Amino acid sequence: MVRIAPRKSPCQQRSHRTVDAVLEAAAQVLEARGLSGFNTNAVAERAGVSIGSLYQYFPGKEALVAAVIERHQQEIIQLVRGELAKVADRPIEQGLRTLVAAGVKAHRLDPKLHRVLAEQIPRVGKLEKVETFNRANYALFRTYLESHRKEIRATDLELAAFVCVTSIEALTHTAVLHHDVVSDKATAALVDEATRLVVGYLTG
Amino acid sequence: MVRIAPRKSPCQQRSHRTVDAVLEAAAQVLEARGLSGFNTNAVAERAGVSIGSLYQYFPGKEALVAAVIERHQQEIIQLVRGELAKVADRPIEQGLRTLVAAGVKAHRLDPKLHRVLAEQIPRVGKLEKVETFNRANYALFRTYLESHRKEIRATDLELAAFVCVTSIEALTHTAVLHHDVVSDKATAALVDEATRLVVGYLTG
Amino acid sequence: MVRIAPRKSPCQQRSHRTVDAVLEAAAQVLEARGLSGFNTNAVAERAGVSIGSLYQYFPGKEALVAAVIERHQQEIIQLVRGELAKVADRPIEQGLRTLVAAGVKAHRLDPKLHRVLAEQIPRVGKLEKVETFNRANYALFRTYLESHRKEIRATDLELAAFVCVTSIEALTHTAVLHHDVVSDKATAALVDEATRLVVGYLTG
Amino acid sequence: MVRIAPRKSPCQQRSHRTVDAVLEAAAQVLEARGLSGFNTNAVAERAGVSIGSLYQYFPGKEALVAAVIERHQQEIIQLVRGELAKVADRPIEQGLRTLVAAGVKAHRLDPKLHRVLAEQIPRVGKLEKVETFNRANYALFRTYLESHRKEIRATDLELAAFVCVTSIEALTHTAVLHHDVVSDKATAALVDEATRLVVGYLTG
DNA sequence: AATGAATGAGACTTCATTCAT
DNA sequence: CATGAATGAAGTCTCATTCAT
Repeated sequence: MVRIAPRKSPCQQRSHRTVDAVLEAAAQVLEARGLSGFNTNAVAERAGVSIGSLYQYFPGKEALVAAVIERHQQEIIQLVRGELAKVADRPIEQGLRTLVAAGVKAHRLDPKLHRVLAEQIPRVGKLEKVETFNRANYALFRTYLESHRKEIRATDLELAAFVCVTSIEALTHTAVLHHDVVSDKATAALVDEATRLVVGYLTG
Repeated sequence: MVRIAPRKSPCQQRSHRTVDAVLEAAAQVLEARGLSGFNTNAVAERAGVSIGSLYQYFPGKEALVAAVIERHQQEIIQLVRGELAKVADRPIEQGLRTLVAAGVKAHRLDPKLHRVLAEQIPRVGKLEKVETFNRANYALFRTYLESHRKEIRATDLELAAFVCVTSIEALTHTAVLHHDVVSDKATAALVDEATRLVVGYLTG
Repeated sequence: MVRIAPRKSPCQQRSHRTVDAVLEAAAQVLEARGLSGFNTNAVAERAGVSIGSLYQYFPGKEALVAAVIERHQQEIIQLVRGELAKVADRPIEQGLRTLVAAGVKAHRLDPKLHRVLAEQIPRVGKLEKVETFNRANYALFRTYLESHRKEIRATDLELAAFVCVTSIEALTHTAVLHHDVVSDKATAALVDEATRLVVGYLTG
Repeated sequence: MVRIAPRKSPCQQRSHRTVDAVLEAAAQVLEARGLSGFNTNAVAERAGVSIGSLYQYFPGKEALVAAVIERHQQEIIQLVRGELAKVADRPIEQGLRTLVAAGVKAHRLDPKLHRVLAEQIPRVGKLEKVETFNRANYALFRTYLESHRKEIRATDLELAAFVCVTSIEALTHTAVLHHDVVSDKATAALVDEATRLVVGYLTG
């Protein structure tokens, strides 16, 4: 069995630095070489730490990947939650626009890493974190919809949330990571379209 | 550098059988063990072929994966093209509905394999086939839209095609592979929603 | 789980040589460095074979040790069986003397290896071969006793066999391996004593 | 070179506690995981002591094992010496019976540990303690025999002692550790047989 | 004295690929 | 063409030991 839980928590200053360095190095290696090129030796080397130290805090390769995912997802969740809070009481169109924009921002936090995590991490087996994360994201949106039920025509909120989250995620992901949408103008156009897509769907 | 093009074309019957067996075995191993468990020895063994023979027809592991992708994509393209042809002259709503349904069918051709290909194959590097494929799919849809331009309000067909293809793909993929949408009823609901999403977007 | 069964049987000439070389090297390394110094790299190197080849025929370190044990035990069983056959019909005293002498011979087939196998191989877990072997040896003797029941006073043959086999094994083992009984004279004395011990016990 | 002698003698109370804890933990780890699973980190952890402290008192892994052996052997020697003292002046048959019974008791002091020590500790190299121990045991018996010379027919006491000690040790060891002789009845039968074996040998 | 973070040699094993038969 | 034995680079992980704090 492959363990994923961290091995031990650092309780000295020094080790905190080690853990951080390893985690940062892991993210970099993942970005630079993808999952198939990801290996503990490379991580340890880039972290400037002995391979032994790495294993003192992470029981194996998978745990390392899991920790990187965890860290990245926390950042995204924070971001989305923050944006959503700002527009909780505004009309739904503005809320959706904000949400779409947040999706774009999230994909730009660390685009390369995001891409690797999104595309190369098996969503089955030990690394179901990705799933869990999506569910968190999804719940967030579901709650938002419920508090705006009056503005919506759809009856099955469950289904509606699924359609919207999946579409927004796919659009922002593909646009940012595959089509390199970077210019402000192109971004604005994308946000417009995506917003129109879901607003029409929910209210039309 | 890693070569991806098939090494030589089989010109005898026997060779054909070998190539087919290897390809089929490769798909099975990919399904059963994922990309990380995919290895040439296992493929050769399952194909009932010596590892040497495998290398006669495929210059390496990546070429094998590429060939599996190629084969799977051809099947999908065939399917989508066929469905699309049936509704070329019908009103756009019916066309879109058919397209969405085709997306569901495509994901059901070989769900496990599809999932592995979609989730575990790096879309960068040598294996950009996945990209190429998406583009083919996208071009097909773009052409369809052009021939129905009058029914559409959108002006930027490029953008519209991107939004529709990306959304439909994401919805059908997630529904079929992650949420195990199998019942006829659930499938119908999904198709309804997705159709409504894009029809509203294009015509609303 | 640790596998012990050989991985595959060689079916070409070349590979037979490889397997033999590996096995022989394994025995030598075991002799020279003991179980704790026994490692697959050393075995491969001494065998003049790549580490990969070793793993083609043995699934791991333990399987290698098991194979060495197996080989050594076969030799011993052959020897004891042969000696016993010669004296099947003779009076028990002569039989026992022969058996004791066979024990000495067995320990001299390859004393260093025997010592390592006897002293350093855990008798629990995967490597229970040693146990199994002892049982084989024991059964052989038990049968012998039964066919000479009339000459024996003991009623519980089970118990008697246990006492004799255990004592003879311990005496010859300790004498040959720990006390370096090498001279013919010392050996003869030992055989005399051990014979006297068990004969007295069985018939006295 | 590997040192085996304890590094320094604890001269404070606290140190004593540490040493004891480490020693006890070492024995437990040895029991639980065998020699191959025995490692200093595990010992330190189980002892609730830092690895650094362990190395303050023991120069290395081997020293630890040696100390465990030492402790266990002292217990056994005490036991045997005590039993022997009780029957110093009794007829030899009773003395031998007591000795055999003492052997059984010795193997039951801590059967698992005894088994590991007996079976997995190389009797060569640094850890010759086992040898030394046997010699102590043997000397004890030799002395006993000399003081009962009149009751014995054997002329070579050296040889006779070897035969008896080796046989008794082997019988009690195998019975207790391999055949799980635990019931009082079975134990009595074993003691009877072993006593008969050596009494017959020495006096017959 | 005690701590425990850090080290890194070394062991095990896999698998892509070659090449003699 | 087919075979499959052989190769060895590369990766995972453990654990005895040191040393700064």
